[in-house]
Amino acid sequence: MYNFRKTEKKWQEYWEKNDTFRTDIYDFSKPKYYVLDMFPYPSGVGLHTGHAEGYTATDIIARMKRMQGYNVLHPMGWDSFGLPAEQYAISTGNHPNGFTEKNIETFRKQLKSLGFSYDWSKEISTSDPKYYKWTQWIFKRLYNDGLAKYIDMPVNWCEELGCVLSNDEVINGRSERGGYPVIRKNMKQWVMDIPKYAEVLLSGLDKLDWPESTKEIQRNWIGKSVGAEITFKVANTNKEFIVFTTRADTLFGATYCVLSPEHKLVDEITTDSQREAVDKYKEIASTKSDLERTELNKEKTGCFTGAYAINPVNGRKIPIWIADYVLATYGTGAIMAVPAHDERDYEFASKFGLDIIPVLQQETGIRREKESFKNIIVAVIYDQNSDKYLTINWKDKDGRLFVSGTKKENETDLECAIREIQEETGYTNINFVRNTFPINHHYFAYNKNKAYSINVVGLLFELVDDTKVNTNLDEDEKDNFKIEWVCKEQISEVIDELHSTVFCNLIYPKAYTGDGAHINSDFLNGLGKQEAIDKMISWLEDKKIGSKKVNYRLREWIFARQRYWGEPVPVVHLEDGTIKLLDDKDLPLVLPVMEDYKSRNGKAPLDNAQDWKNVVIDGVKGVRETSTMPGAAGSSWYFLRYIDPHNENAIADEELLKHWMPVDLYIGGPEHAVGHLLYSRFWNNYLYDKGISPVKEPFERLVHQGMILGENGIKMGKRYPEFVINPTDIVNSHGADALRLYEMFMGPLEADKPWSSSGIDAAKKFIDRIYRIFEDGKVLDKENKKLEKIYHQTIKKVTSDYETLNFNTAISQMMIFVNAVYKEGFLPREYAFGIVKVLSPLCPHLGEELWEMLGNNNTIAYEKWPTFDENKIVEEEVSIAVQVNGKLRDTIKVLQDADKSVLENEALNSEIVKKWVDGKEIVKIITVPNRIVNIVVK
RNA sequence: GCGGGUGUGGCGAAAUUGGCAGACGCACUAGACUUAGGAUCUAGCGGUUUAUCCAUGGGGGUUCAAGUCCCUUCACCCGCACCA
Repeated sequence: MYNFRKTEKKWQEYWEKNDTFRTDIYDFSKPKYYVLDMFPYPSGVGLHTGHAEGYTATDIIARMKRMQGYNVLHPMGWDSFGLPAEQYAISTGNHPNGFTEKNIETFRKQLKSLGFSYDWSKEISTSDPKYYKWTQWIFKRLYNDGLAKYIDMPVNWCEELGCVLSNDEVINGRSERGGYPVIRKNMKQWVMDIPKYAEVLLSGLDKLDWPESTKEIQRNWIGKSVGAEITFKVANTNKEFIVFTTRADTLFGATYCVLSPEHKLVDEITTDSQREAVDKYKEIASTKSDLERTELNKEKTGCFTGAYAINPVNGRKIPIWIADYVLATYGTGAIMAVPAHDERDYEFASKFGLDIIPVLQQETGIRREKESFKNIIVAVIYDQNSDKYLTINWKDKDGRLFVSGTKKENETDLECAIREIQEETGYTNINFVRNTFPINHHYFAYNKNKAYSINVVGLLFELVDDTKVNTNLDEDEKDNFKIEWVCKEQISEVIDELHSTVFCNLIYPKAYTGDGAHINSDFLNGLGKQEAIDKMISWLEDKKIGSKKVNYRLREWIFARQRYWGEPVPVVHLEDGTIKLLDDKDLPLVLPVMEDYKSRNGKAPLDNAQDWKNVVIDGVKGVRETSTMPGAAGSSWYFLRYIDPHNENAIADEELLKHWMPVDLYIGGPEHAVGHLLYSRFWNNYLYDKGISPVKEPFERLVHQGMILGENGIKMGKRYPEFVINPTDIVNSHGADALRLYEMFMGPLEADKPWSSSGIDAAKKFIDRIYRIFEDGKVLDKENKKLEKIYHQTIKKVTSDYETLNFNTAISQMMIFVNAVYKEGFLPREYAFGIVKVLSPLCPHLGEELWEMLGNNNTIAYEKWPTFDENKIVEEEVSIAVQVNGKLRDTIKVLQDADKSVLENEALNSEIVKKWVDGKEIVKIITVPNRIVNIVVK
């Protein structure tokens, strides 16, 4: 009987005593492999099942790579600074100092109990002064290079946390941690100018072996958009402002401009008569929290400034409004509004009665050569009483159309529509409601054998009453022609693409954002969207009133928290208003120990550390920066420090960095897609530019482990505490190897999977089942040809499945092998060696134990990975599926690589197949060697 | 609304990339060994009217052949969300 408690303890002690997993980082003789976990923040609740999953995956790879002859770096450490650690300390009434140390001990113990092969001599902790000395050191470089800046800016302020948050820490207007409301507030802040690296961070993604979804999230977060900046003059003044637009081609359709309420120009241009209204609007906008802004974004609001701008392309005077749908923080904080072709502008213009001028025509139908031109109207009449629309049912066309007709010379759309309605239906008492933008429709009239390009406007009328005059139809037309009022659902019977498009545009009026040919646009008329954009931008550049411009959604990274538990910023604000960086020799600037470390009224706790914060430098009085760095600071470069964690003269030795970077495999949760993973790329790219990091991208291959859900299929957590699984409990009840095995067997690593208590039982049983083979003396010095093929298959599949992280299928292959051993009754010693080796990364304690039982007295950790013989895998005889008309009817056994003709003969000789083919004509036979024969009969 | 993903037995899942759907495991059923079985071993196990036919969320298509490719539709999950 396998005693997992005794065995696991025995080998953990052995590894510890023998320093089995210490990596000699200076040994360059072997190829390197750097496999990294996202380090945990030591929260106090201890390790959870999700940690165990990701850490097991990397551990398997680390152990396999060692056996394959790599020099493996597999370190672990602690993300011990930051909000989560501090919040947890506060909520449990502990001081982060000491408390953190205690939690780390718990984590370390737990990780060791799972048998992970970390090199603990490389352990680091972001809250250790010896570590954050270098975080501060990097900060100084960033400051000197203008990337760390101290500026006045609107920030995400969370009253409850008493703290500024970065954009990725705010979810739907609430704090990521705790879910407290977040408002906008202007504050002097430390920020990182990450937008300077936007392009590098964007283009760097392409080459990475990362999940496509994560790359896409980063691309969206960076949010590159290519457009133009255009200068608008304010009428009757010498003032001007710049707008950003991606649709420079629609400039002729710009009928008003909008400034964000916070725009500098607002106060200067507002007229006296509008002053009061504008001030009031600004007031309301500024007190709105982000939450209110997003929750109340249903209806657009705004206010006219009284001032006008000049549209530079046509000199038209257009009103300037302010509205909070224009964000101060994106682009230039000002837009030109083109309501005809932008949905937001359309909504705004409709609400406030502003002009809407179409400058781009929707096209329907297929363009042909030699088209004739016509102007057409399509008129839809709505009867409110019956809630129905007027259609004409054409017998010869077999379907419904609306009233339509060709415009006469000098006739307006409206006149034409009224005339046509009267002529075709007789109705006279109708009210005009609205019309569509013009549509360009192409069609071919088969009766006339002629192609048309028609300019169509749709008009909607409401029926007042059914007063009628005589229609003006020919006799034969009358027979063919039936007026029918139909409800909305029946409109689908309208047969013509054009008529249904017109109807849709009339009933659901909205901006047209698609492509088409420009109209009302002077030198752009006739051009498509992209051509027109290019032409307009060069026109603007010629006239020096605009230029091509790329904008990014990525904002500055707010790099300060009004909290205690973080890296102090190595900066002194001198009395004379200047900022002084500490000397390198004065680093680390150590966080003072404070009894009362809680923040109050938005004041940083360090504000109260009088002795610490007040300093005199070269005779000038000064105050230290009292906000601390955000949690993501220390984690943005830790992967570099692991390589040389005790170096006191540098982040890490240059040669070592060159040898060990980049990280070959990085595993962690998908929740860090835009936070940690983007900031790390930013800092590492920066350090690359400084010649410190040898590579631009720190993480070559990234994989996210999925979430382990409760047995109820719901995320483990406070809501259902009865479904929370604690890995330590499982280690005690089933053993670390069983936990590792089960978590890897549950399903694909990246998928979310529910826990199953019978599943973990099964994992333990499988371990016992393997052990029994060895315990019962079933390992014999004897050949067994029947196991040969399956053995080699197993080595091959497990090796490649480990490599691709498909642990679940690797395990099922090992189960198949074990089942075969039971069937055979014994296991040849030669195969036992191999199978124990491939098992050992997954279940390392069992692996060591069995290795010892096989008569070895050294660790299995560095034994040579077993090889397989491809020749022994190929089957001599393969079973081939025989299908008749694509349906499986029989399988036949033939020699591997048998000829097509052999296959076909065998297939046709099958009694079962004969029955299906009998009496029918064989049309053809498709044969794929080693796979399938398909007989097609008629 | 936009972007990404998922959907296969009672359950967790496989499927060499277009070639025998359901490997492996759980649960379940039967048998063996047992004083006993929540241990172990052996066998069975998608449904069905069982020499048949139906089955990979639904509908349609391409193909000799579709879980896999194309079109369409539904459901759930995860991002982003007035980004001009």
